[in-house]
Amino acid sequence: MEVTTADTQATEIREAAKKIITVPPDSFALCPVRDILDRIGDKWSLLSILHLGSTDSLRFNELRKRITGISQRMLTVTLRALETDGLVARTVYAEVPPRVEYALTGLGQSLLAAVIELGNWAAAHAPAIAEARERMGRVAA
Amino acid sequence: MEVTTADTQATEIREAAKKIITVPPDSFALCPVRDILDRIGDKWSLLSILHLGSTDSLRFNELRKRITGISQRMLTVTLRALETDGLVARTVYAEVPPRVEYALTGLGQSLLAAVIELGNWAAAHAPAIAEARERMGRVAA
DNA sequence: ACCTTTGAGTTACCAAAAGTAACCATAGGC
DNA sequence: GCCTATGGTTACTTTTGGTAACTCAAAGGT
Repeated sequence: MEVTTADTQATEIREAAKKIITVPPDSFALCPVRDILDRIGDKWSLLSILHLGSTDSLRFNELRKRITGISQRMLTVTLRALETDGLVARTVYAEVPPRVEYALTGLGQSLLAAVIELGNWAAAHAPAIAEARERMGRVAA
Repeated sequence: MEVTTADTQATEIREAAKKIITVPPDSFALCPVRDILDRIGDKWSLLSILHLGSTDSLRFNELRKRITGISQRMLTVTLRALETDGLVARTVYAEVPPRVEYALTGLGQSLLAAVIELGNWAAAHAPAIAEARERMGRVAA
């Protein structure tokens, strides 16, 4: 990695960050990024998107089993929110017992790519974070 | 865009998602992605990272002004968490009144790129989401 | 001398969100 | 006629987030 390239990249990244957090003053509401992060920026949404992205579609209880630790209520709430935002499609089959399938929409798929980046980062830097936590833990103790 | 390329990409993305959510069974704890998303996957953390990423460093109150709507308490809590995870560096200058500067660490910078992707996605798809919400709003009402 | 201001927090208190657990509808099988 | 399975909902509790008041320590005004 040449230094100049790295520097240029760093500046670009900073500019990108600036652009995102800049509120368009003529916008009727607050900046869309802020609004959207409010909605999808929570662990259950991100995890749901990742799990739905890893297959074609999943039934409610199957998804619940896969997202370890999520409660039934939180799963319904999360899926409903994702549905109203157009990220997840909910298909009900009129059978008994009922069968409901959830899948990412096109919009959801496009988000998936970004979430995967986040996931990859987490996987890659988990050791560094664990180390930082331990360092800090010592200080706090 | 050729169809085959798109298809290949879609498959790759799915595989990537699968990899991320897969818990290494020999891992002592739960999957790192799960754990890390728990921490950084909330709106205040993501917004803090974006704002800190847009400059060299920011003082506490300056950051507070920029992250519209965050409370003093939540900002301290969020920054502390980011600090213990090694994403943010906190520098205290022994002055009166006190001066405290926050900046992304190298680790934080590396996360910034992924968060920006998320932000870009939000900016790009805000209209689509708004439309979806309206469609759903009608149904619910 | 005393009061105010300033920055970066705490602390105490209250509202909102998330977690827990029990309940529901329906049909098929035993 | 009772139990199971599925995909929820409802009532209740606990945890989290938001609001507002207080703190510390020095400088500056009066």
